[in-house]
Amino acid sequence: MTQKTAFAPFQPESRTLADRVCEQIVTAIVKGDIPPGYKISEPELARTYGISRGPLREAIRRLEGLRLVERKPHVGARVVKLSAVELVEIYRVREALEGMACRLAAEHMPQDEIDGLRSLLDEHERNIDQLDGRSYFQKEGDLDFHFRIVQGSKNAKLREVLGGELYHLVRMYRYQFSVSSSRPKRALKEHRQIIDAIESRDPELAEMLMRRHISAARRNIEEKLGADNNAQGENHG
Amino acid sequence: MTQKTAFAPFQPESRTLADRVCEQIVTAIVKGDIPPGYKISEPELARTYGISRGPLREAIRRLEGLRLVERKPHVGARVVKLSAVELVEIYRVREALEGMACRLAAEHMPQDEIDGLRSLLDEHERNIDQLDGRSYFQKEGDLDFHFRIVQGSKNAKLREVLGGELYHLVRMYRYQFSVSSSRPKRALKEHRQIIDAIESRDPELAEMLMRRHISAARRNIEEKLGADNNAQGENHG
DNA sequence: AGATTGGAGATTGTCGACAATGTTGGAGTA
DNA sequence: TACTCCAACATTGTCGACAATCTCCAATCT
Repeated sequence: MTQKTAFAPFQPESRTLADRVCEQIVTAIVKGDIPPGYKISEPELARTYGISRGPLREAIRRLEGLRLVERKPHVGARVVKLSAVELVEIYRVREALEGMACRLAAEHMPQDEIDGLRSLLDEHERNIDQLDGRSYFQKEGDLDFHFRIVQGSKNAKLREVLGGELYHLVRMYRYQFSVSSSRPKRALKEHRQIIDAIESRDPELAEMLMRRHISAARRNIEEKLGADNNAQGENHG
Repeated sequence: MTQKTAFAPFQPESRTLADRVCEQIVTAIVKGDIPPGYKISEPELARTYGISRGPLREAIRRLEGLRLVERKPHVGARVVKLSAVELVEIYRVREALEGMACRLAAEHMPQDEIDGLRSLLDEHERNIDQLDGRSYFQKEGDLDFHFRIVQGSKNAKLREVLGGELYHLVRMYRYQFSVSSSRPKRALKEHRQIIDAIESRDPELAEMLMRRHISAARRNIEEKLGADNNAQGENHG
């Protein structure tokens, strides 16, 4: 049994109300229970979760930091609206960051973590064969692989930045746009190449392969959603 | 007259108390008025800034998102303690992110912004010649250059991540460790090479030069502070 | 009829007080 | 003397109420 997700942004037992409710709201937003663009009413949410407005406001402040809501003074907070260009932007950031993570993982990742990653890929392969793929990759499986490499880089800042704000957004897009790797077998093959490069302790190659992998996913999305690069100056309002 | 800093994480007129105080505290922490490791007492800070604990707590929540304080439930928040390994980690993240930013800037940066950047560099050169350099670079000048390139990338996510949490920490380190580029003339030359590559619309070269530039700065820091890569598992407690 | 301005309602921002948890110091015992 | 336990204190977490601001609708004027 693998842990539910390799990256746990919150402590197992969130002691304070604000933290616990924040986690609940994050899940609600990511899964779409609170739809994008939704105007967050503090009294309403407070009633929903059975807490006062004080902790709720702190939770909202944290959501703002996670880039899941946008807040305007004296007006209120809205759930971020997903846009194709923003998704593409995120993939560019991931390409840079995870490329570096992969390079560092090739230098620092312990052998036992590499072994664990290999067995994770075996499990992925079984899932693909069994239930026609897709489902596992579409949800948390793929991100699990990526985040384990980030952990293998042994760079806390990388882990913070990627786990802190980017991955929640990526998960949100996956749930709601149903953007999948579209060819799980191909993705799995690339994953194996990447872990090979890491095990060979070849930082250059590892970084290049990861960047290609993410770049391919980005182009796939651009193609599907038609997010041209010239559609830059969009603002969600 | 150039604007004080090219990157303005806060609105010119922060409407709400929590935002305004947050900005003040950020400055205080960055400049060292509130020292690293300092235990933040909510009543004390509330009295200092003349506000209630409610908005102050929200400000602290935001500081937590900016990675300037670390919070433990039912214990309190402490200002982050600076460590050499963390600084090196940040430079690795910058290398990845700003390398990508530079690549994208070579594709998207408008000519007028390039011109503005050139005149900024001219101004830097004058400052170096006049007052023996250092001072301007040590403070905001260098970051100004870097952040303008990030803006030139026309990628909002890059701007968010770099401006949101990394640059505050970089500024903090500069103020308190007095880590400067140590050779302003050399740095200026590299800056000119970078802007040349951008104007030539050569993404590959632009990214490579920026990565080298930041990587050199990182090695310079490693050398100075003796932060070996083997000192990985440090925790600030 | 359309635009503008004023006010009523609702929402967000702020405050002070109470409850729950952590910490610290001292007294007592092995 | 050193360790343990307990109690008082201080700090953080939570709540409800009040004030400031924005939004929306309607009445009025052009």
